[in-house]
This record gives sequence, C-alpha cells and structure tokens, in this order.
Amino acid sequence: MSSNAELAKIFYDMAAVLELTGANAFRVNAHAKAARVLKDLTTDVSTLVDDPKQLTAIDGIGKGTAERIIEYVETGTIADHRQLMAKVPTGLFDLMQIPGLGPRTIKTMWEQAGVTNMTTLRAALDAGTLEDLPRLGPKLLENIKASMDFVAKSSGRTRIGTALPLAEAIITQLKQVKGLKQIEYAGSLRRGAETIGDIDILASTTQPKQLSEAFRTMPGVTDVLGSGETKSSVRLDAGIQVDLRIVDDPAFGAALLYFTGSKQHNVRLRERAIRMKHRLNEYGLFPNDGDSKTPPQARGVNAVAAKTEKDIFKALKLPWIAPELREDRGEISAADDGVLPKLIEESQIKSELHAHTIASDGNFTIEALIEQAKSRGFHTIAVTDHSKSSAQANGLSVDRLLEHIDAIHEAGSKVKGITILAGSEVDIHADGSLDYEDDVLAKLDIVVASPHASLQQEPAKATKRLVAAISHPLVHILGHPTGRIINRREGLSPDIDALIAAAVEHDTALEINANFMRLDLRDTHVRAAVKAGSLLAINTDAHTASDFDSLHYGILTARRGWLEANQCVNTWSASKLSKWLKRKR
DNA sequence: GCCGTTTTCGGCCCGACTGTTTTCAGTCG
Repeated sequence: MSSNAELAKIFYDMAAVLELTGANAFRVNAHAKAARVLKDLTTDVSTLVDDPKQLTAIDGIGKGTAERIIEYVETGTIADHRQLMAKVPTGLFDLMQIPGLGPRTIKTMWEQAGVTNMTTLRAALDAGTLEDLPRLGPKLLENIKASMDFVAKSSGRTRIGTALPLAEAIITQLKQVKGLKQIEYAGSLRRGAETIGDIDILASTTQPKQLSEAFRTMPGVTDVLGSGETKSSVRLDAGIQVDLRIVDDPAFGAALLYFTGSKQHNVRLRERAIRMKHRLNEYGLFPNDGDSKTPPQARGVNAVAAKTEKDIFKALKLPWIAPELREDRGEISAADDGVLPKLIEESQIKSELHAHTIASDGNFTIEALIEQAKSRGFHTIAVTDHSKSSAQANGLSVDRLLEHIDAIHEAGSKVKGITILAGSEVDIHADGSLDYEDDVLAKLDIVVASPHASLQQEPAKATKRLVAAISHPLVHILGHPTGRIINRREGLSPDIDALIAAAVEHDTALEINANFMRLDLRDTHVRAAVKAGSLLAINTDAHTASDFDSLHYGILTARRGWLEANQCVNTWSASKLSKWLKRKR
C-alpha cells in the first residue's frame, strides 16, 4: 500500500472513532473528506511535505491535517490516531458496515451492553440483552439480525460489469408496465463508478401501484425489504439490493439529479443554490423565501426548475455536467469557468490495440478476431498474444511468435478495409526487463508491455519496474499498469505521477484496460494522466467476442478521468496511429 | 476540522423513512 492509501485509512479510522465517540459531526466529516482526498490523490504525499503550503492548497486539507501528514511521513505514525484508536474496540468498525446500524446505536450498545464486535453483537441479540436499551425495539433488533445475515452473505460492492446488465434488464422489464412515463438508473451506476453499492432506479408513471407490484414480483427477487408509496426495495438472488423510486413526472430531472449524486456533488450544488438565494432538493430548485421549516414543495411553492437536469443546472448558471464527473473533484468550478472537458465517447473509438487469439489464451482465430473488429467499425486491430513467461496463458516462445507474426501478416493481407497489427503483450519482469529480446520486439508492429507476476512488489520497486518498461524505446503501451483485479487483488501501488511523467517523456501510452474486473488505470489515475498531457489507450484486452462490449466500461472510466478524445490513441485516424507506432521502430 | 460572494469566526445540504415514541432520534442517500 502506498503512503497515500495508508494515510487515507488512518483518516477514515479517525473519522470512525470520532463518530463512535459522538464528536462534532462536522469534525467527523472533515476527517472523512481528508481521507477521501488522500485516497484519490495520485501525487505521493511524501513528496509534498517539504512545503506545507502544497498540502494545504489541496481542497479539504487544512492546517491540522497537513501537520498530521507531515508527522506521519517523518515518524511513520500519528499520535492523535493512536490515541483515538485506543478509545474504541476496533471490532466496532465492522458493525458500521451493517445497513441500518449507525454510530449512535453502536455507541449505545457498546457502552450499555458491552458489544464490541460482530461476535458479541450476535451473542447479545441471541441472549436478548439489547431489548432494554433505549430506542431498540423488537423490529429494529430483527432488522439488525437480517442485515447481519446479508452482510455475511454479500461480497460487498458489486462490479459495474455485473450491476449494469442487471439494471438494464430490470428497466427493460419495467418499461412493459402500463402507465410508465420515464425510467432511468441513477446513483453510482449512472456515474460509471467501478463498483456499485446498490442499484437505484427512478421512474415516473400514471400507475404507481402497478409499477411497484411489477418491481416486487420480478424474477430474481428473494426479499422485499420495503414497499411504500414512492419507494420499494428488494434484494435479488444475485446478492444485490435494488431500490425503485417513483417520482412526479414534472420533477423527474430534480429527482434524477438528486439520486445520481454523488452526495458530495449534491452538497456543492446546494451550497451554490443557497448563495444564489435558492434552495435545491429532490423536488426542484426553489426560491428561498426564508421559511426553512416546511419544504417549499409542501407549501405549494412553484419550482424555478425541476423538469430536467439541464433546466436545473441552467438556473444555477451552469452547463449540464455529465454524471461521470459528479464526484466533487472540481467539476462545478470547471463548469462555472466554462472549462468542462469535452468528454470522449464510445463512438469515437476506432481501434483495438490489445487482443488475444487461440495462439495464447484467447478464443478467437486471427480471422475471427479481424471479423469482430470489422463488425465494430474499427480501422485497426492489434493481435497481442502473451509472451513466453506467461506459461499459464500459453505464452508464445520466440519461435512460435515469429510464426505467429507471419500468420498475422498473411491473414491481414487477405482482408480489406482494416489494418492488422502483429503485436505482443509482453510480460514486464519484476526487475523491469521485458520478456523478449529487443531484436524480437523490433519485429513487432506494436508492443503492449504489462505486469502479470510479482504483483505484491513494494511501491518503490514497482515504480522502477514500470518506469523501465514505459521508457523502453520499443514499447508503445503500458498494459493494465497496476495489475489489480477489483474486489480480489490489490495489484501494484507505483508512484502514478512518476509513471505519467515517464509516459509523457517517452511518448508511451498508458492503458485503461476496459475489462470490468480490471479498469486499470482507474479513474483518478486517468485524471492525473490527462492533466499531465500523457497519451492514453482504451483497450478491451479481448479474449472472446463479448469482451469487445466491455469497451463501455473503459469509456466510463476514461470519462470519470476527464479524458477527451484527442488524448486517446484509439480515437486517432489509421494514418495518425500508424505514424505514432512507427516512431518507435 | 475546514473555509471564505457572511473571509479569521461562525457556519457547515436536505428530505424521507423507520421505529420508536407522545414529539423525535437515528439512518440513509
């Protein structure tokens, strides 16, 4: 783990302890925000401590946080953190993951019933010792039990590649219900986040009862968690919760904006609304008439804007901000200044530069791969099978590679309208050397260098290793730079800024691997690369035909990183791409 | 603890829902 990640965890922990000990909520929030900012930061904080002003210049990091960061970098520990951690049993942190159970209740259970972790909570529930505590009635205790079972069963957040098809299937089904007017998925799914907590679906209809009924009785529903007039929640056998919210059609935009989030983005928008003497909620943007007790919509106040998201942004004197940007990472001030990026779109992708055939571990013949690429409208497809060290993936020996190159060129000569590149996905060894000698690499039209083994290296070694690959004169693209697998494997934690600097210097592209298990580079890395002017490649790493569809997830990640088309080599014309590739030959 | 169109103090988003309660605390997004 990099020091940024370690520090982020420290601040998350401190926020949790403060919350559990009943500290001022804004102080809790400030710690959580500092943690979030540190987690997203691609610059190694240890390089910033010489000048504290560089730290406090970061939004959300003030004097106090800066001092603690410096303390951590200099001593490896933070006194405040140690003192806070001594105040509560760490097992309480696990309890905060139980839906419906918050810090106040946990504090009560800890102080008055000796609950310190999952095990003692389960025992207390079974023994009935919590029943006399204030505000803990039978229903709440029952809900806590059910939530604990759910947490035990579920694997936490769901990868977007699992959640999105589910959401689309549900929407297709609900569209059949009579009276439906509008329906969209919202939340982190609409923002294109790499993992999703639950699926939020928003609908307007003339027949709310029928729609709710259809939702609760869909195939795959295992539990109905609640079903009110406007909100129903279910759990699917896929282990994911889905919420349906039915809203008034004339306020659909306000509701969509609100339920898309992120929470922090919403807070920023509301602060802006207040400054403009307005008031924003999920029913619309209202004039602020000074009555803060009763919500404006309940008093019959007419909304200034509510029908579409665009209307609301416009009334706030902002252009529409794409959902992928709504993470409170500077998008509102960029919108205010008229410098929002013109985000890359899927239709602009014209080439696939990382794909496998049956020569290594893919399902395609060379011909089938070409066919697939043609059908997607690409002008170029690169055949990049694994190199010799990737034995588990049937990596090619030098002899096999040389034969493969001939076969690729021959297949390419037989088709028109598309360029076929003979390439390789070459392993980057732990020491940064590549899996083929330079004279072999020089025979290839394109080289994607990727780490596959030794993925638990220390950050400093990983940085050196990857920088060596990026700087290699025959390498075009650094493939899945960290090697992470979402929800399964952390991967390398190199100094991302160092990789980006090397990529800029050597004109090497950094890959956004679009496979939804990887999404590597991740969104925050992409953002840093975009800022520094590095080239990026969005590749699907296709092994089968359906893998080409995962391009969508790569695009979402790219958009979350504020990427514009011109900085992505896959959007370039065939001739521009070819020229770039040949500069390294 | 952070921050500044209310700028070094005094705010800090907003509403729904649930379950617990006779008026509201806690949680969620």
